[in-house]
Amino acid sequence: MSKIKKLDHSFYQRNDVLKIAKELLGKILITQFDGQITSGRIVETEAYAGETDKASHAYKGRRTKRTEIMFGEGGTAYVYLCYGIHHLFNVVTNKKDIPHAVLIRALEPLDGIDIMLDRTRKSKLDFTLTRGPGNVSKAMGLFTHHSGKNLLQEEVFIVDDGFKLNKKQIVISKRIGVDYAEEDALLLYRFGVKGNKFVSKP
DNA sequence: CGACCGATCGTCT
DNA sequence: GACGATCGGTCGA
Repeated sequence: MSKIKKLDHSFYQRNDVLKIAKELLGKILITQFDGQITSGRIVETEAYAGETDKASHAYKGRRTKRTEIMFGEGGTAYVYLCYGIHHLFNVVTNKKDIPHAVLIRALEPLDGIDIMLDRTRKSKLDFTLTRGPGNVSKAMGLFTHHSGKNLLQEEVFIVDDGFKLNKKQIVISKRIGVDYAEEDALLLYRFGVKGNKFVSKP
């Protein structure tokens, strides 16, 4: 049995958002509130490189009430509503005033699968439960009111249980749904676990 | 204050 | 492959 440890500032506040996005693969995202515990292993992520990234909400340093969260210290949650329907969960990284973030796009469910099925109104476990960022947030019970939450606390956090992936198990590609970002839409900022059923297709 | 649109998903053809 | 759902964020007037 490997030792389980919660990721902390020394993980989140590093300067390299691509490295963090890659290293988040294989880690376990846990939520516990309302007496319900759910967890899943992260199998797909995307990096958003802040002020210089046309796909990022913080491009050109745009600060608003919503994006302000990304300008805070690494190690907090950034959750926002997309298309008026889907809540998307991101991990803020880097130091204060550097608005980097990693979008969690897919999980492999571990604990509390019955709770996830209940939240998503599904009857059985299949790859649609936690594939895609909207589904991940729904299954984990994450909403916009969790935005700004500190990931070092007990409600929403990520742990390393010693699970390891080697380079050959990681696929790198361009991000999904960011065609409006022109040349930045081509950046290879998306990371997935090769062959995992919960990773989006393209 | 009004208009436009998005880091998506599920359903239909 | 195409499209509708659905609403807060953002920006311009």
